[in-house]
Amino acid sequence: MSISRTGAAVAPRMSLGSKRTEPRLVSPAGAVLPLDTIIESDCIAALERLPAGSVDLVFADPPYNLQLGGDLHRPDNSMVDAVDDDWDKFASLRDYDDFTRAWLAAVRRVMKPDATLWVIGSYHNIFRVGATLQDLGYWILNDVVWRKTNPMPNFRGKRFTNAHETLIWAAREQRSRYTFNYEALKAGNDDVQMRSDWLIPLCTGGERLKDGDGRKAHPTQKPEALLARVLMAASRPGDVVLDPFFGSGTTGAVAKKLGRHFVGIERDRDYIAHARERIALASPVGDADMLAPSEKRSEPRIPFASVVERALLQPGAVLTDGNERHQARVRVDGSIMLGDIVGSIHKIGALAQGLPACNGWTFWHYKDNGKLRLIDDLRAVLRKELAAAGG
Amino acid sequence: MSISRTGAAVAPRMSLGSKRTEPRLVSPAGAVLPLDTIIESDCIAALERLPAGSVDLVFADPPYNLQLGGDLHRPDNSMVDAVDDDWDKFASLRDYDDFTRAWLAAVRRVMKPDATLWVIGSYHNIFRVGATLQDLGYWILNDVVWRKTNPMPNFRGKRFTNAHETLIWAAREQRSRYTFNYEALKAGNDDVQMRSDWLIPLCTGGERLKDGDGRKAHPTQKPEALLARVLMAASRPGDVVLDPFFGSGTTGAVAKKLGRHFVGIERDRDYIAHARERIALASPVGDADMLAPSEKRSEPRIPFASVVERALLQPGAVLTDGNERHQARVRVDGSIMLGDIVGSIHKIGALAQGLPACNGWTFWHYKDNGKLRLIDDLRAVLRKELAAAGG
DNA sequence: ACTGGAAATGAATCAAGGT
DNA sequence: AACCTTGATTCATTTCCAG
Repeated sequence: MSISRTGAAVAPRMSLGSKRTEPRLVSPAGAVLPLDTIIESDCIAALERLPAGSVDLVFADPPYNLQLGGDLHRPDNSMVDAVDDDWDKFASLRDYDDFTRAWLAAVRRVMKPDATLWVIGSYHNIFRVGATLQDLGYWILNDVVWRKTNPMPNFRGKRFTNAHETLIWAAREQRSRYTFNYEALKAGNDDVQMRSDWLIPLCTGGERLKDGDGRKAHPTQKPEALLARVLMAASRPGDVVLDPFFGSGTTGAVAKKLGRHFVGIERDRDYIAHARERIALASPVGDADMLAPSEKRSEPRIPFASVVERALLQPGAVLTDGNERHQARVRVDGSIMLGDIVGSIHKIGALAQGLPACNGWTFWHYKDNGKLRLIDDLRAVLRKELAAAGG
Repeated sequence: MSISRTGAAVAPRMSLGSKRTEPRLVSPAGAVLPLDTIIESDCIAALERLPAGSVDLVFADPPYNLQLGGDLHRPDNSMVDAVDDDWDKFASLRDYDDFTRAWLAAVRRVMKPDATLWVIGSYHNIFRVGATLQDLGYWILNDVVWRKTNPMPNFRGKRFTNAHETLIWAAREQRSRYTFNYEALKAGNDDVQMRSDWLIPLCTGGERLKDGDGRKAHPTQKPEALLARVLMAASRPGDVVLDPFFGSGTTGAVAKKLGRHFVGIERDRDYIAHARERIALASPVGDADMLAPSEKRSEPRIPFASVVERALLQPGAVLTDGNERHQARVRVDGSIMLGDIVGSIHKIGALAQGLPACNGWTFWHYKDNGKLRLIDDLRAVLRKELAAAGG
């Protein structure tokens, strides 16, 4: 085992308003870092046994505290297999905050001075996590958005499709000289800087671990592409990556593939068994192999509403088909109106032609200085503008 | 001035660990809501003068420069005298939290029970805002990511390009029955649900307000397309939209264009002057037909018993599912019978399929000249009649 | 073996109205 | 306030199964 640079143990600052006793500041003399190992233990107890200032990178996927109500059914009446595990349940926001403060403080002690931390979460918990880590003296470098290509829809039509999760990237302290592989990321991103919004599919298919009955082995397994992006960005070969909520072991599998060491902490024996097997099967690969396939390039969907929002067409503007036989008017919400019937450009286009379906973008025209132009031309204008941002 | 529905003032919950006195819960008797007006005042002082339960929607773009001490509401100056950088940082975090709690609580008092709040921020402040609003009893509905097509690059190459900002959308309380124009958003988005990640350019070019010297009039002017998306999603024509940090007046300009009322609060006279001029130039969408949010027509409720009463189906008639696997018979009272079990079309439909619920209208069929038809078609017949009668 | 359609599924704070 | 009834609601992708 080699630890290139061990920082002094630094006292975690009192968090604002906290009255709890802080975790022990010194680790047992002679504590060692068990490399490429999963520690079966409660997260905080295990952290307190690890040597101070010993890891280069932390990736943490803590419980989200979802607070789900009753069952949720799809429109076809099938039931959504929700996260109903005990480990995600907390009695109150305050309990969740106490838990968050405890593990973040314990993790911080174990980090080298120049180490960074990644935490992933959703709106249920990420604000509490972010505020707490600021309180503890971490220094936020970026928040990063994992945009899902294939999120679960909102079945009731009561909210926006919850299509992303948030990662916080933070240094141990403001003056940390952290690792950021700027050039490598840029080279793997068509030679432009890597942005803070990442488009990556959910973990499904062969990558998703299954138990004996074909059910998912872990409810919230993260895609390897996500971890690969994280490790490629903020660690170097040979670094030690700590994951205090190891779960199905994605961090360990990707660390092994990319030539990093891992230390995992996990309480659940079933998860550990799956993770061990999975990591044993993983074989080291070149960096480029992991980076390349992650980003999915496809034509972004442009809402017709954006054409109106961006004032390329005014509300009330007249749309016609190529022969000007049908005439509809543009509404502020991006629907159009034919007679007194309101609907999308596609639905109304189909209706006008008496067809079951229609691509409104290539059916409807607008007048530009007396000349008839396809609204698809306006989409092209927006696409060009948006292209740099990726899907 | 018309306020369609005024809710009772509800005491904000004590925030976790807060020792501050809460803002007054009752507004001055006879307080009025000055519609389509900018109030020149400190944010919190102005909010406390507005009537409780009076606005439908709030959009807030709070300051997040922690060094702007003047922008912060300091209830307690006892612990300044900072020497240590860290101490200073924590003192300012605490001040920022106090300020955030104060304005969020004051806003909450002014909201109608079913109103929602939007707050925009970056990683510097959004975690503190999000945690605080949860503490105050707001119920988060979504976090929304504004992806910028043209963000400022990271010049030093030390971080990811900060290419997004985060909006939090929250209801005043968990059980609020808030406005969400689901159908309108879907119609303007190629007939698929609107996601939580929005791709919108920065405010530049002609839209960007300039002062006499050609410099930008406001440092963080938000694009109108962003506000348009927000107002179209979560408000209705005629609603009152409050912006407690009015700035350059984007909220007011878009509200006017989209037929919503606004109330703005702003302290800076220059900003107010720019905003007034800008809003005066904005022209509302004149045609109400272009403005009303698309809806799936909310149709009158028809009891199945009416179908029998009107003899569209005879008592004893046979109903089947689409595959004719299940068979039930119509009873005089509008219930149906499967085997010897009697119940509503919904209950029996669910029972037949072994499902927890079922919409009987779209499950059961009848035979019309040997052809299977949905009983929903019969409902449509009655609805059409009802509409003709002016029902 | 190949193909086309049906079925399954993913961190979800997912109803409204009347009695 | 609690309970019951009615009936509105899904996208991208993979896997399964029938032909």
